[in-house]
Amino acid sequence: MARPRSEDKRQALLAAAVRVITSRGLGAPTARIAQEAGVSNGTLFLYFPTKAALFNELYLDLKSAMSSASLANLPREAALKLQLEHLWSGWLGWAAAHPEERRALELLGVSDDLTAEVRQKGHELMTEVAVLLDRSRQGGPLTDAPLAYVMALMNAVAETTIGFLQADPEAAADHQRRGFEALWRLVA
Amino acid sequence: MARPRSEDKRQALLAAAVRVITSRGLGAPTARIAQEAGVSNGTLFLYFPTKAALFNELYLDLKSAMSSASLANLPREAALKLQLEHLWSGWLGWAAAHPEERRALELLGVSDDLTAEVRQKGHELMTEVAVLLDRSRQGGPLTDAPLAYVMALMNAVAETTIGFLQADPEAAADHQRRGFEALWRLVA
Amino acid sequence: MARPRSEDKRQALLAAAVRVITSRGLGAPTARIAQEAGVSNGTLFLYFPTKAALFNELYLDLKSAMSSASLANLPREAALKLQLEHLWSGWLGWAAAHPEERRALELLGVSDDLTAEVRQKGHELMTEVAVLLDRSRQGGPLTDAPLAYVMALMNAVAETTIGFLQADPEAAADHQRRGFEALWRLVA
Amino acid sequence: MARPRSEDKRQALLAAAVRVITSRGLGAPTARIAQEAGVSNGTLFLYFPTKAALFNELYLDLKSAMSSASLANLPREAALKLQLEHLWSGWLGWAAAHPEERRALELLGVSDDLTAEVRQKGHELMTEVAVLLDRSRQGGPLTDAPLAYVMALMNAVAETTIGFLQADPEAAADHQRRGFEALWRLVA
DNA sequence: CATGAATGAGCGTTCATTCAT
DNA sequence: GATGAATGAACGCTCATTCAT
Repeated sequence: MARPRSEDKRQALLAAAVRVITSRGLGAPTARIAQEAGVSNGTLFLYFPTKAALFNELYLDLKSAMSSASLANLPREAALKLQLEHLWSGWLGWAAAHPEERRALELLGVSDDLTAEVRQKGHELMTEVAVLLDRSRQGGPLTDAPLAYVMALMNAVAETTIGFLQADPEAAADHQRRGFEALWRLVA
Repeated sequence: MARPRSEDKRQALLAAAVRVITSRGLGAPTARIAQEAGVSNGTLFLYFPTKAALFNELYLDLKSAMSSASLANLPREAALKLQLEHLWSGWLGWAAAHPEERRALELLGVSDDLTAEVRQKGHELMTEVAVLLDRSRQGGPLTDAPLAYVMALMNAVAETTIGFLQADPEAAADHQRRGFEALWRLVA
Repeated sequence: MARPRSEDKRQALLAAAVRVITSRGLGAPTARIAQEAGVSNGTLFLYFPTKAALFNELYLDLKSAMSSASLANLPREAALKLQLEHLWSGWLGWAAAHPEERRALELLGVSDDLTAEVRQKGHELMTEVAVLLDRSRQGGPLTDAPLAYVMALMNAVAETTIGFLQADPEAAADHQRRGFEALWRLVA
Repeated sequence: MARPRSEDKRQALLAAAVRVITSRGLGAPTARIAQEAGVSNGTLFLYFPTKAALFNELYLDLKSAMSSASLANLPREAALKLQLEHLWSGWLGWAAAHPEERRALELLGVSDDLTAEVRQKGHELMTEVAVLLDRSRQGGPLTDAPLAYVMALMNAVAETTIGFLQADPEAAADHQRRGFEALWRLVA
């Protein structure tokens, strides 16, 4: 199926989906997403074959944005701890700046209609992060654990921290620091 | 006079809900839950006024089961680390033994129709756990963090570990130990 | 089917039906009627085989009460106009004193589940009224019309008048008099 | 672009509602109305947001048709009695020609889900009729009665007459004349 | 007899998806 | 390509009626 022309509409639909998912959950009608994007309900199905397909694409979109934000300007020559801290800061910064995207990502993550394949691709988007984490844990207490487990742990600590960060923006810096130190204690 | 309302049926409905939610998600039809429980669809609404009410009750039920399993036979005179390890083991043991309940709990936890009040009651079920964790972190690096944050961290590490535990039962003991050590590094 | 014992419960159910129909319409659940009568839902079906049967019986009950009130203490030796006026006053008095019964009667009257047979019996309850009306119209402009038509006209004028009487109790006496004069102009 | 909403289907739905209401009462399923109109059940809700909304619109539709038929070709320069007789004839003629619409109107009139606002609009549709009736009763016995009461009386006589008219079409002309004379005796 | 738990057909309404324009 | 009308399966919930206690 050749991709329809307007990249603008595609993006508008994805952005609308984020807003609608945040406010109404995954059960929100596609018609509402289309409306929010300023196109007709039929048009949504011109850009995405099914609602589930839209969700899958959105998941990758958001995951990719999050990953990019984490890796932007990574000081690849600096000490590992500094690199990891930079990554941490990029990650949490993105989350703090995009609460709706974060919430949508969270909901999509547990959704039934997320394909195994897409979930896999989502992991691949984190490859570079995984590499850095892998290097960081060398010699540490989790050296022998599956890397996926260590990644999942980092993810869990990040999600938890982000939740508190968003609930109490005043103490955001404190939480960010505390979260990183906790992470560092875990791996190093 | 007249048949009394059957506690068995209540429990059958809750148990059926767990199975159906696990396999079909929260969007599963109430009719399917009733069928799975061996009663008519109308009967479900005799025991629970709405689908949401069923979900709310189920959430507390599962949370309570999980909490009980964690606290059973807690050696209250032993060293804190030992107590926490016991709790950890009870928790993960329950999760390993009840994968469907775990999955249902996870889905219910993010559900829109979970009442704030029920969420609150869910936290209260964990009070004793929180107290133990609070004592464990005294003097440690998270002494000054909000207790809720520390609880959330423990929860995140537990959930993550459980996920791997269920995916690879062979290495369950390893994961359980590694998870606990990670937790202990976080708080103590 | 032998009639169950307690005439009290029967009456309680009929009275409850009046109240419930008035406030919730004919679509009101039988369970609500039973509750209002202070018996269990099952018991209602011990006294009336179906909801429709209850409605049919109630219709006759109310029609009969209305007819009795109209005919009470009729001065059978007085002039026809006086007798008719007495009847009119009894009728409207009953309606004014029993607004709920009146409303229920009105709703039942247009209901689908009123049997033709019961409707017929309802007419028979008005036989004595019809006789008086028949004598009153002799020699008047409606002498040649079917008596049923004249009865229906009287009924229509009465219903209309009662409606206004209930809406504006202050002017009740005025309306009652005006209504009677209108009726008399119609028939005599 | 896209097919426009079809006025035909709207009308088909309203007409179908008349037929279905006549045969099954107001409790008739919306699905049946849709089927009778030759559209899918979902389509009904594209044209009317709820079943009640459909009923409200239908009520106004029918009331308006009845009013138009009554006022068509009114000889506004003729004597009042002639004008009223013309109106009477138009009214009863419409009713005789549209027995199903008449029955539907009757049922809708006592329905619970008729809005106060719509009821009010229904009265407004009869304004011109009311004006003519008001002029007719001047100097007569009902000069001092509320006009609404006089209207209601006329309506009651009309409804009653229509009932007999439909039951015995042979004698329709007789009934129509008798009914008008009765009305005239009431007001003039 | 009385109770109220149990039943299951039935209803109004929603919504992902298709298709005529 | 874009639109939005059209579709119909599906859902949560109600309620008259039956029947075990």
